[in-house]
Amino acid sequence: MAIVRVVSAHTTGKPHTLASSGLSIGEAATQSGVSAKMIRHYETLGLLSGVARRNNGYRQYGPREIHTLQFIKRARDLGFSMAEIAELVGLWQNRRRTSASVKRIAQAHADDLARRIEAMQAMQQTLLSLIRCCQGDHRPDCPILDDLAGSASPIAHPVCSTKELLHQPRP
Amino acid sequence: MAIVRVVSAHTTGKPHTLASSGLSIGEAATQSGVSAKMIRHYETLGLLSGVARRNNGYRQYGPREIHTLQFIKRARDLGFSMAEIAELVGLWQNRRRTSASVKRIAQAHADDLARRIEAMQAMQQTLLSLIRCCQGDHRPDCPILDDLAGSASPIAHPVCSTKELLHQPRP
DNA sequence: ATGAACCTTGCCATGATGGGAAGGTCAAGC
DNA sequence: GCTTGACCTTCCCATCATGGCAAGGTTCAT
Repeated sequence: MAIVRVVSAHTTGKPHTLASSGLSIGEAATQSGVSAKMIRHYETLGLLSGVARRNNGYRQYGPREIHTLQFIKRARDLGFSMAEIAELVGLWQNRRRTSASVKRIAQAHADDLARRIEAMQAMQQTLLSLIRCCQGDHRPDCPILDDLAGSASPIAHPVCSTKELLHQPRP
Repeated sequence: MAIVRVVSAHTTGKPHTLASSGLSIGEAATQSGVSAKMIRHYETLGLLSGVARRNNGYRQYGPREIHTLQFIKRARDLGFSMAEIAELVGLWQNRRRTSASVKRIAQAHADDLARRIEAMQAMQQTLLSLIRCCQGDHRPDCPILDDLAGSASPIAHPVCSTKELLHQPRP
């Protein structure tokens, strides 16, 4: 229940300037699990509105930003695209949202996952069949190559393009 | 058994120049299922050695190249990376290969698929649990957002980075 | 002669992420 | 005071397989 909020400053215990004036990007990174690189990137995507700066130009994060970063992290871990996460963050911060709109996004993503899992399982089945048939010895004869070369009765039918399902993680 | 080899020239039945002097890239594309763009790309990757040209500079493909393209297509459909496919093509054309080396590549890819499928299934399970809990109505209260915000007992533990398993399809 | 349907090369975009360069800032230790 | 090291800043480039588009050449049919 209690959010784990280690107050020690970053890796070392050295607060850079004024003690509790907000977290630096490195500290925000350790506390959110999002890399500094990505925190800056998310800012350009508009996911963190109006990040404060210190006099020296360093970014400065408060509890609110940290929480948003943790939200993004969790959503990424569930495989949502940044576009979807942008929507989700918007809904999260909108008191007049409907749970239906959130559910719709989640369901679409779940459907997408299901489709990709299915496609990958089909590949896997074919592969495992071929691997099972292959002696794996010093001789050149290989049913795997035979299948790829089309010189064997194909074990499975290539249905869907790899690009769609493996390489284009989200539409 | 018989390889489907439609001999009609490309979409229309119009052989461009000399009747049977080899296929143009567009014809090679239709017969292999690989786009012309990708055929050129594979050539730069060194997968098609020494493609002949006509007097006008057009590429010209014989049965050998078409077969290689079909091989590549099939391997892509099984989810192999281009690096793996380069290896496989090399082995295919090497009479002194061992089936063990082919099997090793296939097994590594199968293992990779298994890892990714597992990770995606974990995401899917978490998502489906959350979706099940969400009313999906006009009210703002939403267990999905609660979970993402960390303000609920998390349903699953985010173990592996999305990047590794969803966005970086192959190593 | 014009247009259609091909072909050529070359550049740019995708999506999420990392790597690295070149340079600014700040505190601690000599 | 000066150096060192650990931060921070911005900007550019790379990944991977693929598509899109542009500018221009070729060939053939109307």
